[in-house]
Amino acid sequence: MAIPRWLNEAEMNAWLGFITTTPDLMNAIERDLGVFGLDAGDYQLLAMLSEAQDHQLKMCDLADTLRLSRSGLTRRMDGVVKAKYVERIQDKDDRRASFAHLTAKGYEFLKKVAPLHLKDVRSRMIDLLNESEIQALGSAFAKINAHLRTTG
Amino acid sequence: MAIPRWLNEAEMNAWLGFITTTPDLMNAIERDLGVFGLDAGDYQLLAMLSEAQDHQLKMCDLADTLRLSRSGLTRRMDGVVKAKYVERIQDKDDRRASFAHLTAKGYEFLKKVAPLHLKDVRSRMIDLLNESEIQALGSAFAKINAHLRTTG
DNA sequence: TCCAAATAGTTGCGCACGCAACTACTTAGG
DNA sequence: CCTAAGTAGTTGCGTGCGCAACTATTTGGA
Repeated sequence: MAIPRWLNEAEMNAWLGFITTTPDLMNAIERDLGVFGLDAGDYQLLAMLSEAQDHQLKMCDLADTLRLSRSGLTRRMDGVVKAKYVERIQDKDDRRASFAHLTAKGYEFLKKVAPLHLKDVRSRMIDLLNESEIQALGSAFAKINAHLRTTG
Repeated sequence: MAIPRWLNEAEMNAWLGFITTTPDLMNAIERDLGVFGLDAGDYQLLAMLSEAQDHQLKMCDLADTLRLSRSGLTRRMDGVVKAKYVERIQDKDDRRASFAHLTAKGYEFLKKVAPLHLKDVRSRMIDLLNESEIQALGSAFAKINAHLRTTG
């Protein structure tokens, strides 16, 4: 096991910037959403459903896209179901399964919140960056993600 | 409140890549560290102390750099103190304050683990990227961080 | 000098999460 | 068929975290 090369200055900036700034950025965006009584997890859940066919997704698929465990999704659903933003619907074909379905109330709510959330994402990240940085972030995370898919 | 511009394709790639890949990447690196009985928080704590003057930092400064609340740091300290990697030292000048001090055992342990952690960071992120992507990540997070410092 | 305000650290509490175990149902192989 | 293995979702439990409240100490005016 050879000692790997240490990080040079640019690599260190990239790595340290990433791990120190990411939590701060996420917390800031989470606080922005808090005004509407939502946290980032709730928002992501509603956003995923709004983009899905018929505004609904199988629970297991939703859990995967949200990077949540099955139990984590069950509990998170409890919150948005209680708020009447989402309802659970039994799958007619597979009685084990159920769908998370965005209600009309949930959709109206999301249509109100989404532009404000987008504004926060722009002001806190996207609009601060030039075109080549945007491009580089996209390709960098695509590469990292692809590597994670092959190695676990 | 005008509706802000929606994200174009490159912006969407950057944003979605960031929010979906980051948790997966962090989880993977966390699993890598788990082999040594450490989680990412413990590692960061030891790493910060190893780079500090006299291998020690005031608790409140350490909490800030680790992005932890005071109570969060208190609890995290409990773990590494029990493992004898860190010890609490009373500040002689300010009897409210105390230092977290990396023990010899903790330093030896970190010297063993750091190269392996670095190898994981390289293979999961840094070595996947070309020079301009590294550069862009560094400058992008520096800009985001600077903006967070001014706006909160 | 003295007391109010600020600061360092800890503790009680609640929340979100993952893991493991469980129930209920579906699917595959004999 | 019928049973074993697999899959969907929920629940119990433990963990790590932040917030608020608390103690102890320091600091900054009147």
